[in-house]
Amino acid sequence: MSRNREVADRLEEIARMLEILGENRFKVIAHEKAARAIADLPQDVADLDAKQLEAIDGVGAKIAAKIVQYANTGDMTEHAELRAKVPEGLFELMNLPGLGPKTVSLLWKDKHITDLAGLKRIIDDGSIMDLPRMGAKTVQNIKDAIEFNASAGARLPLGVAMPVAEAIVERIRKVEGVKKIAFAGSLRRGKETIGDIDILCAASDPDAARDAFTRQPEVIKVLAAGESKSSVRFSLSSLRLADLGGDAAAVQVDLRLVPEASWGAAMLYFTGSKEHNVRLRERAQKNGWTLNEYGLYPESDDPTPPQHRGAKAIAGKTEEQVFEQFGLPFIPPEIREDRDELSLKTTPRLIELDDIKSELHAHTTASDGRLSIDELATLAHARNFHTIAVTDHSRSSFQANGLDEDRLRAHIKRVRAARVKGIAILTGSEVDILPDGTLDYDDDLLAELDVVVASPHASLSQDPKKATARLLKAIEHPLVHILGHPTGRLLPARKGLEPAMPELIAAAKEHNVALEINAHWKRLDLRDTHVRQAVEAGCLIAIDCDVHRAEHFDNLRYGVLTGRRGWLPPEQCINTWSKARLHAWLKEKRAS
DNA sequence: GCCGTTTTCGGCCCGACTGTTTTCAGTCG
Repeated sequence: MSRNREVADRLEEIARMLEILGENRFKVIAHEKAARAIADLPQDVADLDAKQLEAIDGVGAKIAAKIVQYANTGDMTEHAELRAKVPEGLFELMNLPGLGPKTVSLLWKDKHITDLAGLKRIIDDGSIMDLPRMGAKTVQNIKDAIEFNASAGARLPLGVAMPVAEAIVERIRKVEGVKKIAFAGSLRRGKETIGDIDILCAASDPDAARDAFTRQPEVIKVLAAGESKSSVRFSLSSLRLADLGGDAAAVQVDLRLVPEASWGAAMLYFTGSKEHNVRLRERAQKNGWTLNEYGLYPESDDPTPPQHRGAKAIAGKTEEQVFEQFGLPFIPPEIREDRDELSLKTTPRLIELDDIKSELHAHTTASDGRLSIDELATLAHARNFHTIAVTDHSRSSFQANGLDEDRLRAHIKRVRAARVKGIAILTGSEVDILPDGTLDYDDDLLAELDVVVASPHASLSQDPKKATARLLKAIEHPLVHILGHPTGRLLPARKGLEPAMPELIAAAKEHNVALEINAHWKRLDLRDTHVRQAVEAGCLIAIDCDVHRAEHFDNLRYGVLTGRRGWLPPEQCINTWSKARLHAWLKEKRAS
């Protein structure tokens, strides 16, 4: 199994420890950058030699040697040496918002604080105030941070953050003088989880917008309220907490007030990713320009920022304008991750919500769904889909009221008899892939179905080798069309299977099986990086909602965002195909 | 520690806000 995550974690920890020790900050950045590069690598880092490692952007001779050592021995000398010097508890202190390396280092050196308990102790006895630059407000902020961290901490799933952001945007949009407002950040990029919500606003009366923002009833604490940036802690307690998949009770929301003329530069800047922005700035420098959130300006020796000395921007009103100055096409937000997008010559045609014309993974009351066959088909038709597949659970998913063979045969008859004008209703099953890779029904029954989605549901912590063999066996099965939620992960808690993804992708391509992006925001499985690998390999992708209730159709946009993050073009997604093409493809697996 | 169409040294993205200070350090994104 890929050891990329382990290696990346160690490099990341080295960076944190160097930071606490006050080492050269560029050395810190170098380790962070290398960690990210390794985490994003499609192939297993342990399979690469030093030369191949050094070919990775951000990895030089020294870091390559550390990785090779780790791959061979399971140790990383520098990491171990630093860990001997730096107490482990300092990591949790660094994670507190507002506490950085300087303060943590000071706490450690001056007050011998090595963990959260120690920090709480010197806050309580007041001795923390002995430290330089430590006043009553700073101490209160640290106390708040500790409390916030305990109650929330975790990142918010995309499907929870998106409706919250949209609600805030619509609320502030109504404020007098607001001209433009939109969310940016990782939310706009469609990341599977969100650290905080960034909202941009251009207004003729910025004070009114800021006040409306900071005075929302859900605001627990105003963290900052300056000229251009306000930041609040926003309560989520009005949401169904059970749906949050954790105990995230609040989220940080930032409002950035920007001049209308800088809208494009600001959207670019606050959409990120950070790494994408750094690349753009480097490119600006090479061209003799400087890029900030106000615009793209000619470089100057004047230390005053260009926007303050009235310099005329080369570009900045729209994102398109800025990209154009760089000789770049418009880069869709979802792929701004510094993963080769700045080499693009034209804007790639990525999949869009309107491209989707079918739903091939849906449940009815026959198993654990809430909808009848007719209701399901009617809802699908209302979305302008030409096809809906009824794929209830198979017998081993007893917790989901899976159908045994007799019930499935009866169900097939009902599905075939169902008629909703304007939409084709297909018979199918979401058949369990048992731990050994065999399917939950016999082949003669599977052959009667129009659509077979094979998914893992149980034994989701089996070891990677077994998981790979299990899923490969399902992909190689001649009657399987779609591999459903391939890893079975659940955000944020359940890791799911960790199969060798390149092997699955190669097999799926060979056997003409589509890999599913399950659009539910708790799944998003395949995940973005896997989608990218599958797309590059020429593998087919399905984006399905795994519908159990009417509102699950609304999750489609999260699946599409994940597809876009994986650079998925519409033609590679079977749900975009015409009815004739899709049905012909489904039948291919029934012909032989 | 990494990198190079100014290439083996000398750079390395840029600005806002807070809380502490009396001009700025630390943190964040």
